Order: sequence, then structure tokens, then C-alpha cells
Amino acid sequence: MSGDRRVRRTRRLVQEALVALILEKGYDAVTVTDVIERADVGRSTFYSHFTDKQDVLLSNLDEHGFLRPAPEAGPCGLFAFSLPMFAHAREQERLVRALLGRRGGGPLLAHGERLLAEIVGRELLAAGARPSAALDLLVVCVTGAYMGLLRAWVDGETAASPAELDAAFRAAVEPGVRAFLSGDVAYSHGRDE
Amino acid sequence: MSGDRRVRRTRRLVQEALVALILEKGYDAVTVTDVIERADVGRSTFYSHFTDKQDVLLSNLDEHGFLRPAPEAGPCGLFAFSLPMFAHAREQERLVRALLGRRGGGPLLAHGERLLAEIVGRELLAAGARPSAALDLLVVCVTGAYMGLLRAWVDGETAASPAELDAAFRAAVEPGVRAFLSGDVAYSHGRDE
DNA sequence: TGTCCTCCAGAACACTCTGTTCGTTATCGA
DNA sequence: TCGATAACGAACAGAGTGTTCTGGAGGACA
Repeated sequence: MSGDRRVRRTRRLVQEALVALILEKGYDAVTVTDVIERADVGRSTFYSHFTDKQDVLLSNLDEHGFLRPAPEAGPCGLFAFSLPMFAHAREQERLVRALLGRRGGGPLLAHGERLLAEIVGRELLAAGARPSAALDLLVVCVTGAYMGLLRAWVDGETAASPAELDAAFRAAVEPGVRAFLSGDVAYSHGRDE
Repeated sequence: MSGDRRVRRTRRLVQEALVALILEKGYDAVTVTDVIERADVGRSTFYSHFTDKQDVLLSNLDEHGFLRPAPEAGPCGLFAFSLPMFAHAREQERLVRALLGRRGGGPLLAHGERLLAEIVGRELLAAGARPSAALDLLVVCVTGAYMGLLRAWVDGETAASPAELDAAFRAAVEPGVRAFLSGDVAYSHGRDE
């Protein structure tokens, strides 16, 4: 472990307090004063570790291994990220709800969406799509559909399991994606070979 | 026109000031004090018309005819709302960017998404789908894809025209939706007839 | 064990923003 | 023209932010 035990303790207390408070009151309603009271930590202490609320969230996320470009599990079919990601979300349910939920203010949602868009884009290119404006729009659609499901689950609008969410995602977008790919691949074959 | 000329003037000034400021600084960064300065309106005047920032936005939206369940243009195919809605967004570009953009804080986005989900749900039911958990998830996917495109356009990530956005939307989701519907319809035929 | 150094508590501070109140002035509709 | 109503503007209490400082407690390391 790195550094002073007191430092770890303080950071952990603050992070846990913030997550708990977000789940109770929603991100916007939580104040720094709330957090330091709940964490039982001095005001100056808070500001010596974090710059503000958002910083606490980001550090928390970072230390839990989110925000990293995903391990690139290997080419086992289209949208390999889907099921593991839903599953991971359910494991870290408490944190994920606080971060992405309707009460979470969703400043992180945009970041997650960009990250996911990169993954989807890479997958489609690997599957034979050529870079184009149409591909970019398809990526947006696919990403939007996925994030929609994730958000719906986080907000408790559905009780579906990770497997069911994954199935719904694939059922909704795979036909369109395959049609797009087959057109694209056929076309690029016609040109390149 | 309804009411006092002074009232109309004040409301208009405030609404315009807020939109302008959001586009400059982003929703969160705009304070009520900013708005009343820009609008050149007394503080007490502001609070006699609106309860807060959000209220200004909602009133603005309401008076422009958003937030209404859409005129239900008639059954001319699946996702009839798509193209007109993209087109309408481009016409009201300034307002829509302020309301839905990354800088817009997106408190309205959730509302818009729910509204759209209702429309999509009704369309799919009208097309023969039976109410089910799977249908709900499909609606979430379709809605997510549409909102993703809208947000991408609003945030300037794409320069696509309404027609291109509409085409991308349909290409991405229609195959999956049709597959879902044909399965559903076939099944309900098997049971009901 | 002891020493040194880092971290923490707590209070006080200036600052910004919010939402309300009230007496005065101006502007509207009829 | 005149009564009603809206706007002004200043002042206010309250809440939150982010900084600074001092004294004291706790850990790391030999």
C-alpha cells in the first residue's frame, strides 16, 4: 500500500460518505459540508486531499479501475464488452448507482459514453467496417442504446439481469450492425480485390 | 396576446438572457445574478416570475411547444417522429443546443427521453408488439439510440443533416425492431387465432 | 523506544450565491 | 386621466465555498 495510513483512512472515509450521501439525496443536493460531517473529517483536511465533490468521485472511480480503456478481452465476437460490463455494474451496484443514476447528476455519464464509443468504434473497424460518417453515426446509435439500458437499470426502471440486458442489447442493434457491415464489407471487397 | 406588456417583456428578456448565457458558460456556471444582470431586470422581478433557473428553461420550452406529446401525425410507417423531430431541432437550433447540449446540464434530457420512450412504446404496440419486459428493453434501446444521435448533433460531433440523422437512426434500429416484431406478431397470431 | 515529520482538527475568514421583503417609482389598460 | 399592477433597488439572513492558521495527535523509521 502506498503512503500514510492516515491518508488512506481519510480518503476512504470521504469517498464512502459521498457515495452514501448521493444515494440519499442525489448528487446536486450533496454539499462539501455534508460530506465532511458524515465522514467526520475536518474541512481543511478535505481540501488538502480533493479539490471538490467531483474530484472525490473521479478518484473513487479511478481507484476502482473504471475509466480505464477496458482490458480488450480478445476477439470473441461482436460487442464482447457488453455482458462483462453489465455484470461488473451489478457487482459494484452501490457505486455505479451513485455515479450514473438519475440522482448522480451524470457528469460521469458523458465520459463513460465517450469511452464506450471508442470501444464500439474499434470493434466495428476490426469487423471490417471502413471509416466514414455513417459509421460514426452507427457507433453513436449503438453506444446510445447500451447507455440507455445501463441507465434504465441503474434507475431501477428494470429488474433485468445482466444476461437479459445483454440479450436485449444484442437483439436491438446486432441486426442493424450486421446489415451495415455486410454492405460495407461487400463494397470494400468490390473495390479492394 | 395575454396580459400585460411589461410581463411579456420581462419574461422574454429573462428567457433570452438565460439561453445566451448557457451557450456562453454552460448551464451550471450560470447564476441567477448573471441572468438578471444580462436581462437588465430587478432581482425581485425575476423571483416574481420564476422560482429558479430551471423554471425559466421549462417555461421557455413550454411556450415553444416542446414537452407536448407530439401531434401524432398519423400512421405513416414506423418512427414517423424521427425526421420531423430532427428537423424541428435544427430550426430551433439555438434553444435546443442550450437545453440539451453538454453545456446544458441536461436536466431536460431525462424528460425528453421519457417523452420519446412513450411515443416509441405506443408505436411498437400499434405495430403489433405485445407488452412485455423484452419490449420495454427494446424501447429503451431505440430511445437511447435516438437521443444519442440528437446529443451528438447538438454537441457538434456531427454535421449531418436531419435526413442523414434519420437515415442513420433507421439503419441502426429498424432491422432489430422488425425482427422483434415479426417474432412477436407470429407468436401472437399463433395464440390468438 | 524515542524522535521527527506529516497529517489532522477546528475555528475563523472573505467571498459568492440564493431567495425574500419592502417602500418607491414607472408603466400599463381602460 | 386614474387606479391597478409591475418593476426597481437596496437590504437582509442564510447557506455554501475555499483558504489560512495554530496547536495537537498519529504514524514511520531507526
